[in-house]
Amino acid sequence: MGHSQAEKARNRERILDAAAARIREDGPDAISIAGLMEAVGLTHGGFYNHFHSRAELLTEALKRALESGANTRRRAADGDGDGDGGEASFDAFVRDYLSASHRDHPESGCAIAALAAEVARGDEALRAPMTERVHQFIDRATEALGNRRQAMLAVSAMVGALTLSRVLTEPRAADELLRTVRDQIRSM
Amino acid sequence: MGHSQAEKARNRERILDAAAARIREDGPDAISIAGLMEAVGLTHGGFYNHFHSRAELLTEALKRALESGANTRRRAADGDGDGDGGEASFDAFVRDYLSASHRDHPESGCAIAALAAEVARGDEALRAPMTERVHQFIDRATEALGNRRQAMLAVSAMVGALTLSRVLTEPRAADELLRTVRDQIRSM
DNA sequence: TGTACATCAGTGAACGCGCGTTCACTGATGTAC
DNA sequence: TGTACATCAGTGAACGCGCGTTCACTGATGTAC
Repeated sequence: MGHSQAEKARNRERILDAAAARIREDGPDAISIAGLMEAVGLTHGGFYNHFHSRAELLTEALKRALESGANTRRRAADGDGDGDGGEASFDAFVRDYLSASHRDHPESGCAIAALAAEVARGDEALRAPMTERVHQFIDRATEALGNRRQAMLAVSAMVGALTLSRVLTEPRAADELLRTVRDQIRSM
Repeated sequence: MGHSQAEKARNRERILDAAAARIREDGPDAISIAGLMEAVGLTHGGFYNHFHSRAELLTEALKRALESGANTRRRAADGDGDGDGGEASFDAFVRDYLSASHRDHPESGCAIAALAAEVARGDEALRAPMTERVHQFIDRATEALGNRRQAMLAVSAMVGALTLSRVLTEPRAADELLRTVRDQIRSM
C-alpha cells in the first residue's frame, strides 16, 4: 500500500465525500468513524491523521454536502436545460429540484433540504455555511424571477415541498405535492 | 411517594410531554432515557414500566409532538384572531406560524417543521402520523384559500420558511424571510 | 369497616455494547548527503 | 545516481465513557375476605 502525500490528500477527499453522502442520507448522528473509514476501505485509527475530531469532520462534511448538492443541481439543470442560462436554466433547475429523482436520492441532493432542521439546532459555526447557501439560493431565484419577495416564497416552498414529499407515505401524494409546487413556481 | 395507578398514568403523560418538547428542541438522538426521567423527577429504571423500549418512546413522543404543535398553533390563532373561524382564523394561523416567537420556541412548535427531515429517514410507522398531519395542514389551507394547488404551495412555503429562518445566523435576515413569506401567503 | 396479602410503580446498582479517541508499531515515502 | 535516515500514513489493539436495558428490592396501593 502506498502512503504518499498525494494519496493522503486523495484519502481525505474520499472520506469527506463519503461523509457528505452519508450525512444527507442518514443524518449526522448516523455517522460513526469506524463505519465511515470502513466505507472508504481504511481502518478507523487513521481517521485522526485527517481530522482532529468527529465534530470537525461533521463541520467539513456539511460544507462538502452543501457544495455537492449545489453542483449536482447545477449539472442536472445545465444538462437538461437549453443552455442559454438565465430564466430558462432556472426553470430547469426548479424541474430538477422538485423531481422524484431528487426526492429519492438525498445522498447526492440538496443539503439544505436534508439537514436544515439539524443544522438549526447547532452553533453558529455550523449554521454559517448553510446560511450562505440559502442566500445564494434566494439571490439566484431573485435574478430569475425578478422579484426578491417571490423568490423567498419560491425557495421556502422548494425546500419545504422536497422535505415533505420525503415524509409522505403514499407515493401518489408525494408525487402530487412535488408536481403541484413545481408548477406553481414555474408559473410565477 | 405515591405509587397509585392514577399517578402512574400521570407520570406517563409527564414523560411523554417532556419527550415531545425535547425531541422538537434537540432532536430524537438527543433524548436519553436517564436525562428524560431525571427531567421528570424520576429515576431511569422506572422508564420500562411505561414503555417497552426507547424506540417505542420516540414513536409516541413524535405523535405527542405533532398534537402539541397543532394545538399550540390553534390556541395562538384563536386567542389572537377574531374568533369567527374560516379565513380570518387562517390568516391568524399564518401570522402565528411564521412569527419570530414560533421560530424561537421549537419545543412547543410545529413538529413537522422541526422533525420532517429526520422522520423522512425513518420507517413507515414513524412517517405515517406525520403524513396524516401534513394532509390535515393542506386540507385546512385548501379550505381557507379555496384552492388546493395554492394550499400546497402555501404549506410547503410555511414549513420551509420556518425551518430556514432557524438556520439563518443574522436575526435581520431571519425576520425578513418570515415576514416576506408570511405577507406573500396572506395575499394569496 | 378492618385485616392480610398480592400487586406493582419506582429505586438504584449492574451489565454489555458501541463508539470516540489514543497509542505503539510498520513499512513505504521523501530527503539529505 | 545511490545510500542512509527521518518522517509519517495507515494498522489494529486497548481504553474509557455514555447509554439502553435488566433486575432484585422496597414500600405504598389495591383487593379479597
